[in-house]
Amino acid sequence: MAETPGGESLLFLTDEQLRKGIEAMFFAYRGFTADPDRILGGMDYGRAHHRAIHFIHRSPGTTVSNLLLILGVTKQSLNRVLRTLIEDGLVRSEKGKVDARERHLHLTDKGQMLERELSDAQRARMRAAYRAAGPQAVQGFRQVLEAMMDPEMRRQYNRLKEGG
Amino acid sequence: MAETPGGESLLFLTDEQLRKGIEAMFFAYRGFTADPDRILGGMDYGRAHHRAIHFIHRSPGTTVSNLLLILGVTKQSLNRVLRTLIEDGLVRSEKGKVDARERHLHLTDKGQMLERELSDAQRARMRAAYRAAGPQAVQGFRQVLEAMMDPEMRRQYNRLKEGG
DNA sequence: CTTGGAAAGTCAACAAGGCTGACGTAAATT
DNA sequence: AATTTACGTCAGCCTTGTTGACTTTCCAAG
Repeated sequence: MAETPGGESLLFLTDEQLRKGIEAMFFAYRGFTADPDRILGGMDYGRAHHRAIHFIHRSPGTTVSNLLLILGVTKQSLNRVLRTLIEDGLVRSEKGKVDARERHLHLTDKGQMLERELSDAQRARMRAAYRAAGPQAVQGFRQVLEAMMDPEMRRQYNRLKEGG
Repeated sequence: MAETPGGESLLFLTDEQLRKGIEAMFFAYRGFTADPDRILGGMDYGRAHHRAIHFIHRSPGTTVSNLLLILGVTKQSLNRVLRTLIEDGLVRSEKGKVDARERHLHLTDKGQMLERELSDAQRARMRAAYRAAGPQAVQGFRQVLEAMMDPEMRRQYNRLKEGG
């Protein structure tokens, strides 16, 4: 077993270990999105709507530009999703009072209900995984994921974290 | 800090902690796919081609049905991807000798080269994340991801693992 | 040997959700 | 007054997923 001068194992850096990590990400992400996808399948919405709803819930009053930064899509793509959510009365968009060019986004009661349904399902799976793996594993899980992000995304992630 | 009778922390099971895990998955997956996406952007290929190439590399001689199980898409969807890869000489498809209905898939030399390029990039990121987080964290990372998979996907994942 | 069903492939049509490019409007900034 | 910013929108394209219908090939059981 390979050892560093400091004595830690380096076995975890073999190509084979890295490939397993890659495959674990692939299969786990499928599970991660499976429940919301199933719920949204019945309605006219998809994963893109879920993401918008999630981050509007997370940062009520956020602007369109901010959402664009977080989601990393074009405004045309986001707009298509946002328009249907507003039309269907799940999201409310208000002109900014200090800067009237900005639109501040909030979930309506109806939007809150759907958010709840989606996040209940997703959190149930996450909770089961956390419980099965234990607190120590959860810490490692978050550390590796954070290290895997692009720096700009890590900034966004940490900005969101501050609230919690 | 909430404690169980056994004494372990339960803080990691709060809704807020679960939400952070969800967001970590979202942002990390973006990083995870960013490098291959960038490489494939130049060519006529996309993420679907990458997945096919990855699993054919991983299980040379695998059949179309097996690939369908692993990828979880329809045969029509996979076939479109596979056809272009075969036409372009990245993948070789051979009739089975024991069961001639089956097609056994292999990467050609050209296919190996692209696989190498893609996985080098993806492994480099994974390696950096692993190194930054350390072996203990990596173990936890894999435990949580594995617990997050659907049982059927976990079976597929573990079947792949055996080889390594 | 025949037939039923599995494995693979194909065609057509469609939808979600990305993208680019161009354009318009209102509001803020310089 | 001119420029920039934030947002919305139209049009068109691509990838990648879907369903449904159909064919060919082939194994295996009756």
